[in-house]
Amino acid sequence: MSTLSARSEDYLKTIYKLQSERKVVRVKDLAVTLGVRSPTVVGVISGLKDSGLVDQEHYGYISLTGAGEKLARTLVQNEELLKSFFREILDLGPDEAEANACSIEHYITPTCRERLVAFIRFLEVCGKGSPKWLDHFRHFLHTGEPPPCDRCGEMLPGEEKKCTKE
Amino acid sequence: MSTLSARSEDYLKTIYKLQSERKVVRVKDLAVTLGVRSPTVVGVISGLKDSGLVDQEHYGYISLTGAGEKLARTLVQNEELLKSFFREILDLGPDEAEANACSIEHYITPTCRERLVAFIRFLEVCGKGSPKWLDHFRHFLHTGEPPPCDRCGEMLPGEEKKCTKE
DNA sequence: TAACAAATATAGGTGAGGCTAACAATGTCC
DNA sequence: GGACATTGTTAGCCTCACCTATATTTGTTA
Repeated sequence: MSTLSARSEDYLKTIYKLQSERKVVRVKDLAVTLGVRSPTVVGVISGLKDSGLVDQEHYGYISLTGAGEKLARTLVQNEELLKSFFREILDLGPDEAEANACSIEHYITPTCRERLVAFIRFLEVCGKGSPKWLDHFRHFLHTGEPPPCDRCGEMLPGEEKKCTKE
Repeated sequence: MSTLSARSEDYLKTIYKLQSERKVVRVKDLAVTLGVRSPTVVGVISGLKDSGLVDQEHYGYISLTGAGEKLARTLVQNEELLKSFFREILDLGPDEAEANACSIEHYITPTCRERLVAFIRFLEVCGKGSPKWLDHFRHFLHTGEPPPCDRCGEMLPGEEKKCTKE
């Protein structure tokens, strides 16, 4: 399986997403979603058909093959993980988180992705809510004020209660 | 100034970096560094000359114009900031950190970059060394063990001393 | 069912960024 | 200073992902 271009992966992911919304996927849907013209979609889809990732009859609907769906699922999962990072840690809005996730997904190394995923997992194992340090980061992000505690184990006045945990 | 392609930005950054190593920059240097053939470099450089970002005499050395250097400096600074994030927070090796920084630099939104920068700054204002939570993350990253404290304010046995700070 | 609207496909073009092969300029060394 | 290696340029070709204009097919509806 020759390696797919970033753009082809975008097409694949979009088909997957539209399909999982129980919608039938047409050329026009992809064109609208991806912001391109129909002939562009036809061209890219033609390549994906040749790669055995997409099925489409002449003038018919577009669907993923087994292989296509498997690959698309992986891609969408990766994108979701990145999106979580951008939303939950960097506090970006949903749309911006998605946009960033979608575009950088193609360019980061596997290790880098693993690390970002680990970061999100770390958040989860830190407890149900967000850990204190993340609250402090958010506060710093939006106000510019430094976090209430200075160095490990050193509390600022009146922070004994708040600063007991990472 | 029409917006530069990601690839052109790579060329610009590479010229800047080679130039700041006090090296004279030749077509061949760029070709080797960027992993392409000379005619490709000539083609891209030709575009950068048209944009007024690069100077080069026929069969001569390549250098940045004032505008080119200004732009390149910004690009390299952004890349450095991202690299810091990948190295210091995600604990990637220098080369992988650089590779990721270099490629995603073109694709993240300005806000996203600001947030990543803020994250690094947050680390700095947290104190001279790395904050406890980052140590905990690294430990989690490399061992899979959850952090020693569970929820804000709740210590695990024997963790009263270690877990007093984020 | 014929006509028309909407969707898809084809033909052909563009620009970016690659390539090879061939040619031109430069530099080095005897 | 001539020969040869190195480097830069040109010419010409490729692929990808876009475009417009036009043709074809399908769906709807009078």
